[in-house]
Amino acid sequence: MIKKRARKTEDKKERVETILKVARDLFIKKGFKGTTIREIARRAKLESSGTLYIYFKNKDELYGAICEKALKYNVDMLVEASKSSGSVFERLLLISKAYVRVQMRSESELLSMNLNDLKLSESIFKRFDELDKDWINSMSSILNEGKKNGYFDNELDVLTVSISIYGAMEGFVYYKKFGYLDDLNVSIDDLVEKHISYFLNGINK
Amino acid sequence: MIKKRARKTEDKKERVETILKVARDLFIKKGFKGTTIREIARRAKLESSGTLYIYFKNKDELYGAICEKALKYNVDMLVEASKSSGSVFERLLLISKAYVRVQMRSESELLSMNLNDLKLSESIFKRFDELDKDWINSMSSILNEGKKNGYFDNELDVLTVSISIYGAMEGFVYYKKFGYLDDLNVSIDDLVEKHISYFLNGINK
Amino acid sequence: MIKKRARKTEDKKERVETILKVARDLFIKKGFKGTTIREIARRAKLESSGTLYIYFKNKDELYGAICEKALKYNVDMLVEASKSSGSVFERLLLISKAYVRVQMRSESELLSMNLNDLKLSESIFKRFDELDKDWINSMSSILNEGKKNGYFDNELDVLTVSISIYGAMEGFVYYKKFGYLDDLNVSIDDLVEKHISYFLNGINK
Amino acid sequence: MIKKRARKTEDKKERVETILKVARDLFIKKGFKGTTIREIARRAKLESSGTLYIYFKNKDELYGAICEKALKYNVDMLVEASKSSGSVFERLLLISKAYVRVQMRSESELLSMNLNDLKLSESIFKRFDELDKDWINSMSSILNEGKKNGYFDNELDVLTVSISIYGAMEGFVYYKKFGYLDDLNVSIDDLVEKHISYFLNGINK
DNA sequence: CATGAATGAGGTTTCATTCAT
DNA sequence: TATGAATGAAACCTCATTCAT
Repeated sequence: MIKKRARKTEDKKERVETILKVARDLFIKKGFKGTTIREIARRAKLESSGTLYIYFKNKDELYGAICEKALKYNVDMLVEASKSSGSVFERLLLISKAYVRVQMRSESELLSMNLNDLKLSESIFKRFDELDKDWINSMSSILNEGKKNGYFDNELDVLTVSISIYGAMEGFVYYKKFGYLDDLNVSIDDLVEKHISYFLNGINK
Repeated sequence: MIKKRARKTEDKKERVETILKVARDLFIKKGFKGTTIREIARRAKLESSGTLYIYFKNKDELYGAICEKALKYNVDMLVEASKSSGSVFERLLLISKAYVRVQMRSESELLSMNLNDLKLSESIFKRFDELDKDWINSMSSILNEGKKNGYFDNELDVLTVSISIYGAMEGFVYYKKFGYLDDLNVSIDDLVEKHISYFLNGINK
Repeated sequence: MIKKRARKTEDKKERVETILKVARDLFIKKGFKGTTIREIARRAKLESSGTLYIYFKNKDELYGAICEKALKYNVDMLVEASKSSGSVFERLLLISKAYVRVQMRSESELLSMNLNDLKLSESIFKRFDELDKDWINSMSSILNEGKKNGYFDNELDVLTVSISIYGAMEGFVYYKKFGYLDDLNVSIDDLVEKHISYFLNGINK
Repeated sequence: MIKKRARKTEDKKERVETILKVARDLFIKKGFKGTTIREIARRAKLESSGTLYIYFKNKDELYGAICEKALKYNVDMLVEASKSSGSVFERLLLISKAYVRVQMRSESELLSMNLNDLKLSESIFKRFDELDKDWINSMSSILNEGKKNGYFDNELDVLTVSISIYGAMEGFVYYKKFGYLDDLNVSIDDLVEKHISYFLNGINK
């Protein structure tokens, strides 16, 4: 017996999106090996797991497609955040929040998983690595401007400070994701703002 | 006779340790599902994967045993770091470094992996959650002492600052593990020290 | 109107022919199980594999249709070759070559494949078996005539000789198909002629 | 539940042999794709098809192992047949019969199947091709000796004759395998002897 | 008629676990 | 205790076939 069939082009796109979303959630929650095609199919309301193979060649490529999406979002956010204007504090806050937003979309994790065995085009990993450096450069340039304008000491190690800030953001996100912040009744936005504020205060001349 | 028995017990302990170590490495690298009993056995120089079942009831319990070890190490480090004396800066640095050391021993990850399907005694997760709070409390008490001694403003939100610092540490460890720090030629110890130093500077009265 | 209909029928016939040809080639090259409906459809320039089911009830029947065609060609060639006239040598050569021509059209293989699981009407296999006997009879009657005319010894076992000749033809075809003859720079026509010539020489009184 | 286990080394070898035999028969009968691991396992009295993978890495390698065996048998028979002595007729008969015996062991077919998709070491196919040429050379040298001794005309095309004889043998085997000879009450040995005898007679000076 | 997305049965393969030795 | 062959459940994936459009 054959039931429910998507027919219009609309449906097809929708289905792909549903699968991507469902799969993303599962991959994040259970890892690549821990996630089964059957469960993805079931949650995406596919009658049969064979259906999934209409849309994605195999599990590896499905994973890859999700990574691509994550990468794109990451790039977009960086580009937008880089266009910011305002005071050094405002700009640092903005880029930090953008970074937090990206990391909160847990797909980012997918890219840092151990994927050695995956037959994905290596390029995606390279692109991801480079992107990370772009974020750091973007923040560094804000800090350098601050230096020029006399806000920071000339001796300030801009690179280390950038990593220091991003590292902190990374950690906040981690805490948020695992529910610690909720347990402790601390909002992540508050945390970010206070942190940046204290930190800037600490590196100000 | 007695010696022989003692010898055997020794061997057994050694074997268990080898298995735990090998399994830990694999679980960290490949995840729970991605790691096979066969590979653990092979790397632990067991002739057969059947042998592993003499020492551990099943894969879940092996995983649990590793988590227990991680937990114990974590507790030990906290206890030791809590005994510290010296200036507020010195004590904050010390506890932060201890935290970093714990997180660097990647087993910690094992405890934050998604193990919903694992039939591990829940208790271990509870104990882990509580331990996290103990770390925060331990740092908070240092900060509170600083407050009392007039180093920090009375308005300072001690809890948020604690999380802020630990979050940053978490992030640094993450960066270290994925090789970013190496790529950028930044040492983690340096990063920690500078970060704590700037941050304290920022929250000082 | 009528023209249009005729046109369509023409198209249909064409399509059926294309499918049969494409499918035949694939079945020969990859076997029944090794050939997919999708590939047949793709090579036959059908938009979809569903379309194929308009023309053939299922894979089995498509296979059956190809066998039928092979059978018909086989019968036709036998009928034509049987009408031959000339010397015994000429007639033997002619029928042998006809047999070779039939076997070279690889469809014949399709009929000797193991199709136990195929739900083809048994009749086709029976008809094929009988046809084989017809070929033998046809050659036997030529040989018998030779006997009557005093070319061969009365003791000559006509049946065995027939099989002997056909068997040799079968083998030549096999060698040709797998490229051995090409490797050795031997033409199949030459081989057939020389073989028949030597063999006749051997059985002549 | 776990049942019946082979334990001794004897058993293991036996099991491999059983699997090879059963698989060979099925591959010959149904082709590579048409044969399922499950059926091989069932016929080899394995409780589970997983068991087969203890002995063979996968379907391809199982197929390869069978081909290797066929190749070895083929080589052995050729070597033995080449050592023959006696009259030209006797030696031709002997080598022809050896060839028939090899081809009757149907594994030979396995090597001429379309295996493009198989991930087997190409070498086996090359070795098989060369072996074929060795058979031809071996027969050619007998014929050449006959020439030297004045049995055959100097003009005799030794290569073509060799192929002619082998081709015939190939055909006889084919007829035998598909039951035609049985239907016609003709023994293959008889057929071979008569054929060689007639043929030699035909090419004698 | 034609399409092609959907289905589901069935194939290959892996792997945790058991248990006879 | 130690072994490792055996098991079977379950994973991924393919493909003949159907049927809404």
